[in-house]
Amino acid sequence: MEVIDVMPTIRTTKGEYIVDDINEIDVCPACGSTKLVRSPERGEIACSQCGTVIRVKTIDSGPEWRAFTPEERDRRSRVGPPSYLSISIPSSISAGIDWRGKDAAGKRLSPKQRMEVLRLRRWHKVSVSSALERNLIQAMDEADRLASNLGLPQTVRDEALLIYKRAVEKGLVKGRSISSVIAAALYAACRRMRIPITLDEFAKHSEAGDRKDIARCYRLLIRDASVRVSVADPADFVERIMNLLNLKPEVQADALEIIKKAKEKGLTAGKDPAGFAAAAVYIAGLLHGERRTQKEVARAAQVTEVTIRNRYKELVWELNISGLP
DNA sequence: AAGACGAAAGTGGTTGA
DNA sequence: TCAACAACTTTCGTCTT
Repeated sequence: MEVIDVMPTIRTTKGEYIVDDINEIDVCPACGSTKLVRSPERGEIACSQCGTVIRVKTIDSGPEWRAFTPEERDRRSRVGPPSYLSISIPSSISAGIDWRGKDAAGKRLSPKQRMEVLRLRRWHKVSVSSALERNLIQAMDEADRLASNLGLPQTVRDEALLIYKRAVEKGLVKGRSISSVIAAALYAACRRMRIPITLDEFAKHSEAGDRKDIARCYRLLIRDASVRVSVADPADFVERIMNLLNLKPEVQADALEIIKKAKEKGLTAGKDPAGFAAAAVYIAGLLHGERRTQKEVARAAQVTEVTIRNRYKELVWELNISGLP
């Protein structure tokens, strides 16, 4: 794990810093911005510019959230299928691929949208009475909790909040659990910002816990709240897989090229993007003599070896790829 | 012995009647 | 709501390195 000492903060994982005293922090240790969103009750500060999260070292408040995170983080970093977002990224390549940053996020909130979010967040500080406001505050808390567990940047939470508010206004939340809808809103926000993450990861960490439920709410948001998202792109998954397998940048370029050609041929329609990305990385690896076993790639992409084999066969056949060992 | 391959059966989601 | 369907997973036997 990459640990960089930047007194008085300690960088732990990507986009996260641990500090002794949260009150001493007034600039973001990652980007230097002074636009910090404070959440003292959580012992956490988030940078509204780059999404970096700054936490206090001591664990003494917010029991459910705190008890959950370190354990979960520990578990995920040692055993079981890897969760891309929780793992550290090799320092050699981390500089250029910060998906939490503004470039990878694709787009920023407009000033008007940002004002809206700040206004919503201010409700935390004043006493409120309307059902709508209480609902939104609860949603906000769950969004923050979930986003923290998944390591999602501030911009995604804010976007999700706006999506959620639209859903409430359209009456879509009635009869559904807040946690399912907010999880769906976060997922939609991720998709809009092209952050490659699967619904399963949300299901694992959401209070709702039910993948089906979240998926249903997600479809509802797309259809009835007219949230526009792009189709999941295999290319977005390539980077995640590459990072886990420690492959050379040339391999990534080739994998992306393969995916590009596959898309042009219309091979990707209806297929799991992670499976395609996995096969492309596998093939590109072989072409560069950077062999990784199907098992390794499958693990990194969270698909099975069989799926990789199927995509592999299709790609090699349809794109006439030669030069394989 | 480990990896690759492929067949067969099972699972969960989508679609259309 | 139900059945058909495509994609994916699991499991397992066999071949290859």
